[in-house]
Amino acid sequence: MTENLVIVESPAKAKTIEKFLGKDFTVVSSFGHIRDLSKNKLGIEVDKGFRPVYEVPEDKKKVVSELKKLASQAKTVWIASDEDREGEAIAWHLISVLGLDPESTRRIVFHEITKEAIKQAVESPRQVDMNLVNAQQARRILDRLVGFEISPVLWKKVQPSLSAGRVQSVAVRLLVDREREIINFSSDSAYRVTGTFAGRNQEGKDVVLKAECPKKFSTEAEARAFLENCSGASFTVENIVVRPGTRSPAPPFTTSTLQQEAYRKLGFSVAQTMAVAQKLYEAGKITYMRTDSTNLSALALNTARQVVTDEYGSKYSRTRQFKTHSKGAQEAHEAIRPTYFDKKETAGTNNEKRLYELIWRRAIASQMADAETEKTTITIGMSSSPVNFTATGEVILFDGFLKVYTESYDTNGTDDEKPILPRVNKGMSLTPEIITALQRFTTPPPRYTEASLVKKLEELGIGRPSTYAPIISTIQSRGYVAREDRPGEKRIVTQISLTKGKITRSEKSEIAGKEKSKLFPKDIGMIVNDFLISNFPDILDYNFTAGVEKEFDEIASGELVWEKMISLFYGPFHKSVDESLSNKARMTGTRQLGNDPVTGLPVIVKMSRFGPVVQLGEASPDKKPRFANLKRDQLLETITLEEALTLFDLPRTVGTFEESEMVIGLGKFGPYVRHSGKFYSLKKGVDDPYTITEERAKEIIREKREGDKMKVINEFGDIRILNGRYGPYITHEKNNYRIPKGSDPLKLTREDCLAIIGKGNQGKKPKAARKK
DNA sequence: CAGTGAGCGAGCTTCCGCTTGACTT
Repeated sequence: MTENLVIVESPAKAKTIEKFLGKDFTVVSSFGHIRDLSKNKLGIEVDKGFRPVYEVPEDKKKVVSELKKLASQAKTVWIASDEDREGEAIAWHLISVLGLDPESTRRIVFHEITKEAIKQAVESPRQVDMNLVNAQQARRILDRLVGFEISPVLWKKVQPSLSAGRVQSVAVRLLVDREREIINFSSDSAYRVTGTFAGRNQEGKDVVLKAECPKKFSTEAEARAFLENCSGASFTVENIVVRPGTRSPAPPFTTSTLQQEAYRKLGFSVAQTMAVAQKLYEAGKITYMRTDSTNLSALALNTARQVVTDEYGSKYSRTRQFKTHSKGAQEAHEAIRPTYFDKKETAGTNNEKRLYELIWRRAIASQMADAETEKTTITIGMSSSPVNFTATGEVILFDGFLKVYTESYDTNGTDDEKPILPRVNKGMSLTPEIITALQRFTTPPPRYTEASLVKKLEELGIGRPSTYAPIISTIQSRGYVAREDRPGEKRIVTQISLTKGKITRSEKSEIAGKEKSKLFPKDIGMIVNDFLISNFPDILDYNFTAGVEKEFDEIASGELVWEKMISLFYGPFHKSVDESLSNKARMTGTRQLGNDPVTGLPVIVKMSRFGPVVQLGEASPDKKPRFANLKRDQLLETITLEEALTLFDLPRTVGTFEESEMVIGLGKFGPYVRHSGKFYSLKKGVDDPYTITEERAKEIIREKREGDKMKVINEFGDIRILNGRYGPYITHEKNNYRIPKGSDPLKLTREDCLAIIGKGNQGKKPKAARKK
């Protein structure tokens, strides 16, 4: 019989705590929530004061029955779920599901997993805080009402299987709003003037100085006039300002900042970051990875100080505690940090190593001294104009935390690197070697990446560390948004240069609008977004969550009764649901683009059952209109008549090959060439079906034939050895068999194959039988 | 492997937040 049973949320945590508590304590895990509103029904009795109907989900029944057994055998049950709203609710559900006595069950909390903190927690047990539990219930019920009442409206008015929710719908709105800003953005250009100056300083040394003119010239003529003015002018160093500065390290990682930096520095998606972090956590290498706190335990601060001092010297050490300032933070955990600071590296996969090192560096740097810098600004005056040139440079006098870690930022192509400036003197005269005016276009606001969307959501207090990755995945799996690349477009910029008194003009080309792994809203996301904004403006408001969070806090502190809060919300909300069902027609995003100049038929774009289409002509009983799908990078909202009409260019004949026509088409699996009854896929990213040439089409057919030839390694009648995607394999009577490691597929005989087939069958059958 | 695009109606979809495996490939 167990004396004491301690229940925590995570099994990895249970393992660690058990070590600290000793023999009299058994520590087990609930694996998060053990009970929830019923899965397929609303699970709320609205007319009975919003009474929630809870169920133990199928995949939690085993855990629950084990916990029940253990709890019945224990003398005292301690519930050590997290110290936040959700943790308190877990504690309450545990007491109720396991049939525990609320009086004698001990609720304990610890903020950090250290012996001291755990001992302290055990010494000060309390009871479950029902106000906090009610705040969680209100949160849960509100989310269920919003999600389960609005989603069915979308099924009726837009498309089946869509979804809406307090969090996901606002996330989509952020992307749609941003996309429209980009659509409506009109790029402007101005000329930015830079110069390279030479001179000799007091020490007699020749120096070269690059400087920029703070004034921008809006037209080419103005820029040219300025350069003409520069020609023949004399330049002198007018002023030198040296300003000391400091830079401080960023706080240790939270879930959100870890996702951002892992994306920027390692190129991880948010899901990938969480999966790798989970592995590190389970192996006991890092603290818990779903946290909104930048707090470090006293123990962590001490060991970090030790490591910094040992590794870099005491001059580099500075112990800091960071305040968490993110909205709605509940701080049930520590910041993300290495469990043992003295381990700079870790074993594991390459990605585990890289993420661990990032976490180590960030946490260690947070306990290091400020960097000391010296910023120098040199002003260069010219005789013929009041306009100046300035050169700024930065020298790092003491690197401090920069020795281990520099935070990255989302930049929009502008590099702000500060060079080290040469020594110059006030009054020194300078000769311009070259002065250049380069046309610079303004750029639209940037599209979100997965990580920058998480950052924005966190700023708005929307979503929790445990849900950032799932939110990003949900809005993509619903088809609202997609992570895509864009090649960008070439544009011509003008450059005028002044060298040796002569002005030359040249044109350069640059790529604008190139995107890599950005989140793009899709048509269905925009349609749903517009529908929701017009029908449920309050819920789509960026501040909706912040508002209800305030009310949840009031419930938690006992100032507000949860049923009252929900009831006040539900009245007008449910009315909007009814109105949206009765009043509004289906949303299809239809746009009339005009008429086809050839046939005179109307051209419209709209959302069809299978995605966005362009339609040529009206549907009538005797005539079906023509349809074509929009391309991946086109939007219903922005496509033009001309662009839409070219979509009807497929299928088209590009020429003949071996006396048969080659037809380019767009099928279920992408663009193809059809030739004497066979299909040949075009190469993704290489071939454009609208412009592909006859020659290239022939090449694709030949390549495919060549590849097919390579496919067959050997043939023994009904047994064939083929080259597949995963390497060579044997095929026989529609079954495929792996070739054992170490054997050369070229040398296999028919007998060898038969042997493999015999073995393969035995190994396969039980596997196939398991499948239902 | 190589497109669908209508309408009817049954039965399904759906939220957010806390946790990991159990499944394929």
